[in-house]
Amino acid sequence: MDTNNSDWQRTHYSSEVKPELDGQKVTLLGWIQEIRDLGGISFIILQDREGTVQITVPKRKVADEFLRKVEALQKRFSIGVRGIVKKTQMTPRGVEVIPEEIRVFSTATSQLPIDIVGKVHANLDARLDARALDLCREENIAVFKIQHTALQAIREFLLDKGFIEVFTPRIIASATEGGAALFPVDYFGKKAYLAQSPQLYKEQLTMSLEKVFEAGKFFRAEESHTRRHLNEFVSIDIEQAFASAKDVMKLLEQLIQHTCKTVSEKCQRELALLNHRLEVPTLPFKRITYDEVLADLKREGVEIPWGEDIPTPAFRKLGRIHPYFYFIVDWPTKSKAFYIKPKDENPEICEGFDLMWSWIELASGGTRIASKALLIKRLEEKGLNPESFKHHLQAFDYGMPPHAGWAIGLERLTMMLTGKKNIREVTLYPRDRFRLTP
RNA sequence: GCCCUGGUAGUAUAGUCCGGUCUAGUAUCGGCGGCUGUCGCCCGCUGGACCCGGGUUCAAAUCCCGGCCAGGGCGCCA
Repeated sequence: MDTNNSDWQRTHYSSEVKPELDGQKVTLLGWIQEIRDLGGISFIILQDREGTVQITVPKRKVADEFLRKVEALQKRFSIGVRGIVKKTQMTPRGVEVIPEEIRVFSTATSQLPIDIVGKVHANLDARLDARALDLCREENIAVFKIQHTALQAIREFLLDKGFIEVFTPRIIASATEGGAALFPVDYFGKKAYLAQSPQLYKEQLTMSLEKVFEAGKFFRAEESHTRRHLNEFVSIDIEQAFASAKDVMKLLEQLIQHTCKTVSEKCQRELALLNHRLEVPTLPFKRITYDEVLADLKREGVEIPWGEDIPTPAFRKLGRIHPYFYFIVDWPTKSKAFYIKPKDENPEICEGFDLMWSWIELASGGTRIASKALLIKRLEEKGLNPESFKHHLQAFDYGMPPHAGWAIGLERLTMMLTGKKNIREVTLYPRDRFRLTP
């Protein structure tokens, strides 16, 4: 065993080994995905982050010592291979590598907990129990490369539009925002909580940095048991000074289009591997009012009293009518958070919106209240105590600009981009009501 | 938290309805052996399982009760 590779630098990733390199010496580092030993000849599939390449060992032509080393190899051994690239008609990729030297960096147990080549597909629960190994499967590497590409595209887009990336606290003092339950933590003997959203902080930042965004983990202590909820998730939040819901909705749909376009261009191999066709949406997205939603649902035989939230089965029906992206606007004020601005001409409805993808809520946002008096009124109407918000309210004494923003769930976006139906599939180490490990 | 369905080798499943040749089948996987062009390699041998606890019965993987766990759905999710 060779426990370090300091004198061996990788010259190529597997995907870079091409027929044009015929005759050239390469150094490859990675893992054994599969071995097919035919007796006189052995085929080793070497996997790295970028794909796989075949290492071909003609056993009768190699030295005994080298042969013994090859015979001892097993699936998932971490190895280095130094050898000569050979152009060939006999592999799907048109190349193979004839090894001259092999180093074993690390071994693996012979009986793996899940099949990594996809012959017998393990259930999600078994896969999550062996997540480190599960993530080695090419399908999972594809999922997380797509997520990475999407996040890069989003950053690029927002930076280009003049947004400044910020970091707000994850540990907060007050649990009085209402709504979602918070996880308590002990903060030097004081009671504190894990943040459920950067909402109040990002609003305050519009009076200094004007246009901000944050991509970060947030926590909700809800006992949800669905395919689209996690207790720890990534939220991409923006907030913009001197802007309204209309402005940030435009920004959001452009960002979605840009992200889909970038992923469909840069991740063709990954999308093909996942057998997923990603459509780049055309703009603008449909804007459907809450009243229109109720009317759509009524035609489907579902009657919802005005002002009520839309239950999940109704959203599913709605998703069948509007199968792709659409906004729902003009929500009843009472169904949205206290900081969403009621319409001036009709305070019963508000300037909040949801971005839907079929039946799933991808993002939500709106124009925020910039008036301290109105915000206090709304807090009271929601049964919240303005005293608990005094630090936030104080910001409104120093020139809070009109502002608007939204938050999009990165995992839900990734589900859309990859075609995965369970949010746990697109989360490296998911945390849900029943899973705290690994 | 509620409802439905399920829990059988490392993994994925058959068997369960209707209890008894089930000594629990198959695939994949692991081990051993053979094989020079595989790419779901092939062939032979071999290893490995009825979630836990209680009950019914001559007899339980199979029926009943409780627990735990999982999948789906609902609720919750400013």
